[in-house]
Amino acid sequence: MASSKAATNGRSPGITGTARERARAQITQEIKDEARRQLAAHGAQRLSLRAVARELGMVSSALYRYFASRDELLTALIIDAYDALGAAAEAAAAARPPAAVRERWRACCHAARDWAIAHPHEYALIYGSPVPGYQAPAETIVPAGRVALVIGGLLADIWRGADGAAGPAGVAGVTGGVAAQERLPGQLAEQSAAVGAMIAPGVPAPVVARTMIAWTQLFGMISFELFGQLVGSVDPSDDFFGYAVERMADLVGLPG
Amino acid sequence: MASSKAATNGRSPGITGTARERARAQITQEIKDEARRQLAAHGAQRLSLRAVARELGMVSSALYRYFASRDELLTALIIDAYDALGAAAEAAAAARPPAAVRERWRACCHAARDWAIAHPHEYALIYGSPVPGYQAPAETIVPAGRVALVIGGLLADIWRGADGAAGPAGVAGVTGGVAAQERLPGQLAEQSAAVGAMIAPGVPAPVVARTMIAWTQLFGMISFELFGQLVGSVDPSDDFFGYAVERMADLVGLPG
DNA sequence: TGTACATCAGTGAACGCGCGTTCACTGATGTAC
DNA sequence: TGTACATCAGTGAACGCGCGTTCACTGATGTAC
Repeated sequence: MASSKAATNGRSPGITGTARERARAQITQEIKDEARRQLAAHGAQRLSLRAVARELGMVSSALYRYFASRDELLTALIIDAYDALGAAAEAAAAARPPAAVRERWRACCHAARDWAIAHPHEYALIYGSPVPGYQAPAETIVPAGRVALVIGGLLADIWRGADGAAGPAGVAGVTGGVAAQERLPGQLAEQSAAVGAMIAPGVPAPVVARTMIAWTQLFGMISFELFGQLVGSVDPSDDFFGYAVERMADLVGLPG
Repeated sequence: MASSKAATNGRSPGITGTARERARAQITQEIKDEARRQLAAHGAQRLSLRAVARELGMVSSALYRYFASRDELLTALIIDAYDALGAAAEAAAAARPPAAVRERWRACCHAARDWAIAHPHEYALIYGSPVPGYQAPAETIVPAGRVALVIGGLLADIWRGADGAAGPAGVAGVTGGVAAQERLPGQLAEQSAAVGAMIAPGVPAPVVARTMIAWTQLFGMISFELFGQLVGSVDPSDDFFGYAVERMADLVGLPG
């Protein structure tokens, strides 16, 4: 950003910068790390610039060299959280054979849950109640979509190659085939088609609609577990989660 | 609506009490109303005793005659919110014929969503990320279970009278009948049986497990909608919500 | 090559704010006899 | 019935706290010539 003027002037571009630039990147990282630590300890509302600075041995006003405001720091944490969660889901899905679609779905779901359990306050930051007075800027949109993209991707893999007919492997032809014929109510038909075009091209709208159910179910369950709503019913909820993941796979019509 | 409860709230034995007792009940109610107003305007974290007192033309210390602390006021709001949501769901379900189970499920879901949309901050208070440092006391448990009880109740109505066989009307015998035979993984079998015993006696554990999926789906969807996660995909989400409610009814095996 | 200047990180003090909670008090309402 | 006492709502001042943000500054790092 501000470094563009200095760095482009003949110095080694790219990986390393000037000492100043490297120091800046490192301290920016340290600020975010400490902020995350406080997030984990006390939650988003108790996150304060002063406390972060104090813990880093700096004076509070020094942070303003790195983040223009508390909200900007929050935004950075939100983007990092979406990215970390997205990366976990992507890695889990990518670690399975492309054809094992149901297994990829399972892996994606469990990766999301595991990440959320390991980082409950970061999860709450992105999937909990919105912080009043804070408006998420546009930069968060892309990272926020990564998990949905993973799910859309594995869905698209089923339908890839089959134009008018049902998906390959004959399995999607059973449940998914029925779903593909389904008539969606009202605006949902258009909306599903639009979402499908963005994240799962080639997939019939009804299947996309069912996938969105599975998607809200996934995060609904994780939120319920993390926010304490399952205490007293299905707690621990590992088996319930696994069961729900299978039922959602059925609902969408994933082979396996 | 809540005014009727104010009378029973105090320790007055009959409908009326002394002037003092009636004044106390009324002012307690006014404090909660103003607190709710601030909740709606600025969210839970910005809710402050001082601001409530200021708005009521009282001095902040006067509130301590009614609530021992900020947390106690929060608890009262939480209980009221659970009760209001629960009452809405109960009324909606009760307004349909007992035999129209699927219709009662629909009504319950839509009532919950409508209430949440009408009271987003109160909804966030009970289903959003927990307030750090605040521990919900035991008094919240019963009101928190009212919606689940409604759902459990309509489920139990299907299986009522049929001991070993599938439910009546021959409809649950199709989907629900299959589900009833299902083998649940790990702890989920016990957990579902225990939950069933509490809120839906007579209902097979696998059906209870599927109902819990529907239950988390219901609130997961509402949260996603309210917390802005559906913006850009299914927004407005009325039709998506309605569609998901039907798919969940199918999953559980509700007749209709 | 060295020197003069520009950029930038970090300091320390200050501003103005709102918060939860405590405490001794006043005056009105309720109660016992 | 009236009177003496107890209970209780509400007051106003104060305590101690932490916050986000601004601003003029110092000294180190980087750059142009």
